[in-house]
Amino acid sequence: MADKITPRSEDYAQWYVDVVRAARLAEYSPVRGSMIIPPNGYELWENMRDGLDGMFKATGHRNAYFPLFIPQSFLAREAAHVEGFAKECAVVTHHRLKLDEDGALIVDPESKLEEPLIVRPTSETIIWDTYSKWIQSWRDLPILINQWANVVRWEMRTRLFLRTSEFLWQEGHTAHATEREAIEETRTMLDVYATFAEEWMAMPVIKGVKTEAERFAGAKDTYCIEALMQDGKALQAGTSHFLGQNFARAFDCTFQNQSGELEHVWATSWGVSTRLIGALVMTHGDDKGIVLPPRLAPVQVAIVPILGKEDTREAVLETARQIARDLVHAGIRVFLDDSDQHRPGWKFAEYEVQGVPLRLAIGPRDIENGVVELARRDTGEKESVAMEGLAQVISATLSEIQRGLYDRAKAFREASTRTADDYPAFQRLIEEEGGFVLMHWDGTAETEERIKTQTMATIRCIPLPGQFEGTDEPGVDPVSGKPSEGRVVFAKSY
RNA sequence: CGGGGUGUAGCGCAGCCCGGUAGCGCGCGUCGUUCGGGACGACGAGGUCGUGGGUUCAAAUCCCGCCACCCCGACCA
Repeated sequence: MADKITPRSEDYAQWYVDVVRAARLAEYSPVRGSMIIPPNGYELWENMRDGLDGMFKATGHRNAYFPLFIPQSFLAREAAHVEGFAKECAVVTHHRLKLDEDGALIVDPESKLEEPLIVRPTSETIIWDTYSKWIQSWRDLPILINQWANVVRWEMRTRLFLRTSEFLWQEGHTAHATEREAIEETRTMLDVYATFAEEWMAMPVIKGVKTEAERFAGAKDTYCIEALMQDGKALQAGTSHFLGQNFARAFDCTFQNQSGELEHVWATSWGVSTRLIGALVMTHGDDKGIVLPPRLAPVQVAIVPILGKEDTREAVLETARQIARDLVHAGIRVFLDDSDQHRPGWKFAEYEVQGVPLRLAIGPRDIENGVVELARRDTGEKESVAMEGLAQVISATLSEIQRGLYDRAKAFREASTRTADDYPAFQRLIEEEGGFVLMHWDGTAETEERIKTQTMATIRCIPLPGQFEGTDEPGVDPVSGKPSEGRVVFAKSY
């Protein structure tokens, strides 16, 4: 564990890893590219999960579970899907080990599976195989199912939370009778993600559509939310796919409509993952550690009693316990650190690294004055607050921090979003400033590819109307000189 | 898969060029003093130096092979 955090200015990538590990959100596992998520990280994920799950249920979805193993042949059914995922699959080929003559443990060649099994990289195939059995009539539709699961994608390069070979996520898979209803579902879930990102994570996002090159393998349209990290690189925070009838065709999933005709089912899928934890860290973190938005923080207030001399200890502890009880009654997530292991200064630093929104210190001096010291993680401000009515002050401050973090991140994003009218200016902005760059694009994959090769920047999304002032007005693509329907969002990305 | 780097105590590292009893910081254990911004003292535990071979009286150190991991690209939630 790092005891000091590398300043972000020196090397953001290193800062990120240091801060994730120092806050004990994750550590490296013995297996390449996968991570162990200790309680600090997992409790954060649980809070995210609860928030999202509530929103899924509120939009009519139910949870279910499908198998980890997918027969290889399933993956092959949808052409684009295979192409997208074939290169990054963990494959199970045997079901038994044995000891060889030298006593070494080896894979038993006798136990070879007839058909290899893929560890799911995503579950469209197994789910659509199932749906084809569940659906006969229009009366069976829609099916609105979500699953919380782990998936494996054997990425070439990995990074804690942002791209691990195994990750936790939710994947929604819905089946609809009409194209229109499926598209509506796709958009609804995109809105759910955007709302979650902004209202829970305090992370502003751009809603948009992916270009063909960036589209999900097997999708007709991929909608996404894109966030901007503090080093000026973009991060895809969530996606919602309109799958058309692609998977229904591949898995022969039809229903009889009200006129008695057979039709293929319309599909969507959507997901967010533990990547959101990485997004949270990179959006709000500073040189002291991570900064958690109160709405998601597993601990919202850390109470540090300052025990002082022998004769004051009991009084301080008793007061601290009483405050903790009051705050819990007020619905605030509190941790009273009454451990003898460390001195107050150590605890202060520790809760700052961990991003706890508020720290409450109470010592003999405070008790005499009927106050406590309240310190904000986001601004670093400290103030004395009367014990009388403390819970209300804390609740209000937590809300203020939640809002403040969002405003700060939004201001950063706005300051980092620039417009380019010609290609040299675009190149300079991408190279020197980073951030989002809005520029006209002719809509062709050739131009997109050319820009990517020359600048490393990709089209993060074609923003939905209303995301930016004037981006949907037509113009000219400065790279190709061809007409453009509107500006799109370019950035270097994770 | 290309380019770079690193493997030495739980973690972070020095030692390697120039071979000769394996070290530092943090952490850990015991005791004491401490406790309002990462405490201090004393004593202590902990290492087949990634791995296989070679050179040598002698290898963490020199030579060859292998493996693993990290970073920068291509691929991606």
